[in-house]
Amino acid sequence: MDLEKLASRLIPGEFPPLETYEKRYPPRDLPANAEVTRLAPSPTGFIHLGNLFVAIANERIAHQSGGVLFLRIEDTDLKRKVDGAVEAVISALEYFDISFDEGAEIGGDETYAPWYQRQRAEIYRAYARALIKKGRAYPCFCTEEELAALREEQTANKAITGYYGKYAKCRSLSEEEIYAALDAGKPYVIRLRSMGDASHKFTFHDEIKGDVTVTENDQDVVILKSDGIPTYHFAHAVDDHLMRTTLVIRGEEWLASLPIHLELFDVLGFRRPKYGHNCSLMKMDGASKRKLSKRKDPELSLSYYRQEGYHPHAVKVYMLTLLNSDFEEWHRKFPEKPLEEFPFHIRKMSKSGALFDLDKLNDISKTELSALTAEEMLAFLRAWAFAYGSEPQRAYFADEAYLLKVLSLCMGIGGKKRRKDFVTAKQALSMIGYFFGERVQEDAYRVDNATRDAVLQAFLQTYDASDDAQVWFSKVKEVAASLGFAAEMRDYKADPAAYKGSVSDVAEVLRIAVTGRANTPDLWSIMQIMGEEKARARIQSCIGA
RNA sequence: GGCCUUGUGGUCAAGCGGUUAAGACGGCGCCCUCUCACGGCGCAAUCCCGGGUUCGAUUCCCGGCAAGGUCACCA
Repeated sequence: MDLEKLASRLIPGEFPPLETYEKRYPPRDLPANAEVTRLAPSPTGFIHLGNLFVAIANERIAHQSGGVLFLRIEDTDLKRKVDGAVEAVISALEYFDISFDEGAEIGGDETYAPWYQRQRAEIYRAYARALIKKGRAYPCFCTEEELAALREEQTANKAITGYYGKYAKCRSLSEEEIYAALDAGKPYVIRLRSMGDASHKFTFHDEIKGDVTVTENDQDVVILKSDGIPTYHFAHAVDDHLMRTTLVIRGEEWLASLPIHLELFDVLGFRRPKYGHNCSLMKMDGASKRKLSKRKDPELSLSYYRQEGYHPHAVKVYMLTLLNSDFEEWHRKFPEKPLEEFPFHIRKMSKSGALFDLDKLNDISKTELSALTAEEMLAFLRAWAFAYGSEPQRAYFADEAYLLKVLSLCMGIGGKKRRKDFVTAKQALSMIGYFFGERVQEDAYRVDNATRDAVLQAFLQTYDASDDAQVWFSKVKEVAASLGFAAEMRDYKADPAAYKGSVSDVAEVLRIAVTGRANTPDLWSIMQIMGEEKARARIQSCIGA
């Protein structure tokens, strides 16, 4: 059979010799141990935690080694394309401080462009044509129906499904048959003529999983679809070779198709990159683990964390603690060191899938938020408020000096005594709401109205905004004593029956009157910040209510 | 179902032939305290099961079991 002629017929057009591509995309001039990694999402616009997880690993390894991280868009499937997706991916990752050195819409070095696979169609076709010439690829005219029937037959016979060996009908089509089909205008795909034997196993070293046993590929996989666009497998081999990727870190779901990729690299004469397959983030669903799902789990989406007001740094810290088991200890030891200084190691990545633990994230968030400087906190809250907050919340930022005082009290900002009760910007802003606007009754009094009024009235008479905390509290104690409450907790605990309650009950009444809440930071400080006028007005308004 | 991978407290996990089997989150209790938060102290809770190998297995081997992944002209 004249393969040269067949190749030109199957993939018409003028193509430069393959060396041209090798020259156009030369090996990168990088230090010996530098790794070139990439992120290769399809443009669905949906970017999730799992993507971030892999992105952080790729980013750390590339940049830590003095290498390159690039962004390639796998848009070979038109059905997946969504407008604005690429920008969405970049912006979502940027929020978490993942920056690319080059790639789609990135700018940077364009040597290895284009970064959209659809724009590289000619390259794939050139390599596919070369494969046909070598007899390592052939046209397949099977229809979807025929393929489905094949599958059914195989399933019924308990044979392995797929297009391989004796089931690969078009593999042995004669020259006449091929040209007849072509002349009849039948659509066709180009398949790899696999030389593998599925009964042969070999061990492959995965950078994350260690040595894994894999079976040789014997599937005549499609490399060019009937529209002339490559499948993922083929594009992966061609692109990662030409873009000079050295390390492919990707989801575990790709491990099963690794043999295909390996055969493709080999038959194309490419040097294989290193691979690291990492497990997906799981979630507890009833009694069993399952992959985080786009439909069921809003927390899977990266935009969820932005909207909720999680600090990006906190999310990154959490991802890192899952990514490298000794990160947590390191970060605890050097909380002020930039994350980039952590010696990230691919070997320390877990082999098994981790459950996403919201409690842990929340704990980390609290700690990270409490470590922000006043300026950082202000900037963070403001950014959130103006993007996702309410109108009244935005108004908090009108008087920054006042806001700062509130934050310093409620979050310990600027002081040594940190408070860690806020997980997100959303929560923080809603928790300081009582300093602004009208009083909102959020918690109920636990004493009867008469007692409440008595406490409030007595306090108002003795209240003096110039009192310091000590004096202020001793006055509260006096009010307590005069109304039958124990002034000292010690006394109350010794003999609860002798009193109506304790100072704590009295303080609670005041606290609810001033803030609407039973639990707040130090009440004296709150009243100081709020100012006498407002504090008095609020207490007054509660009497007889 | 075939193939691959993984199996240490509820979760993330160190440990990889002899350990009181780290640590963190969560839970519970106590202390501090006008409430909350912070902080301090403490408690409960783990080596999937069964066989080997060995003086000795969480660690090694085999077999189960369970969980996850994958079997497209989707990535």
